Amino acid sequence: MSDTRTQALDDFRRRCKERGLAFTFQRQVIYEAVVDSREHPTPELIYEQVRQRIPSISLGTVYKNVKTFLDSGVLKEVTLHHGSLRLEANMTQHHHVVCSSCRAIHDIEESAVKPVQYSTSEVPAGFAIEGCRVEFVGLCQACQVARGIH
Amino acid sequence: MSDTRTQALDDFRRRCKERGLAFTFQRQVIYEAVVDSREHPTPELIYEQVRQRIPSISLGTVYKNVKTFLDSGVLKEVTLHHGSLRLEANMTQHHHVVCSSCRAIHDIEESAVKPVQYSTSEVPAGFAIEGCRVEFVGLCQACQVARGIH
DNA sequence: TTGACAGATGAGAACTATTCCTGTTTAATA
DNA sequence: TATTAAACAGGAATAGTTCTCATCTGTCAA
Repeated sequence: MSDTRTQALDDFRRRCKERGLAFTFQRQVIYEAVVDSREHPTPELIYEQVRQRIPSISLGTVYKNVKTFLDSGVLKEVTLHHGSLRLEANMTQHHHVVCSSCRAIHDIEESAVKPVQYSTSEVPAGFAIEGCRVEFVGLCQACQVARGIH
Repeated sequence: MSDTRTQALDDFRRRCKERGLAFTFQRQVIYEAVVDSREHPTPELIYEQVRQRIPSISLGTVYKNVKTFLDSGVLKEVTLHHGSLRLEANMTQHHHVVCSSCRAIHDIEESAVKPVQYSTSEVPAGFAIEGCRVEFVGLCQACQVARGIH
């Protein structure tokens, strides 16, 4: 086992402790499955991976621990929009403001955002970029009020 | 009925014709429900709206037409990531490259993207922006090959 | 106009992703 | 090592979405 892997694991163990989560073998293996995958896996994919090491694991356990990890900030969702399909009729290029609490989405005209500048050094070889979407994430006023921020 | 509404409808009728889609009352009402909503509605929400005008409509018809509209470019999805939960263990701030065909996701380090500059004029009043995610959308090499582009 | 037919609709079954429930097992801690 | 709260496996339940099929309707050529 590499040093970085050992370190990542210690890190994980420590973080479990910090957040009052029991450190179980299942959790360790689930966490490693996500870290080791470069593919931003789905729970189903994690389940497939983890089953190779723990054949008796249940899909429910994977879901439950993924949720626990998300709640406690050990893992992150790639997007706030997973779940149900959301549509728009505005076919012109534009951007979005998204409330991380209620998931409300508001349009921002393209002209309000300066063209994004980036270096292509990290873009995978051969990838043809066609566009760029900017998403501003935060809390809408109603959700701030609901949380007693204002 | 306002001029802009009449115009939007004509526009929609014309677009149906262009794409070889039959112009039905159900389609018109579904389309209007999306245009009229400022909320990037889900199919379920559209269904609720449409039922007020066409009580006999079925949810399946809403889903089918939404799909038809997406396929023919009359409507758009807010995100490429709806469907299944996707996870990441990289908790540092970073951005993503997404293939619009196979939905593969690749990380881009934050340092590779210059801070996004924007005017706050279109941000809803009271919205507290906490962060900004940039998503580069395009076709990965494999999907280009599969489509005979290279 | 009208008639033929491809395509659209409604109803409900089927499927996929996710959550919930229950009895059993295990990790934490004293 | 005994206690106990939390985690686990299995399976039932729910939500979101797609599929199937019988019926109906818009389109287009005559």
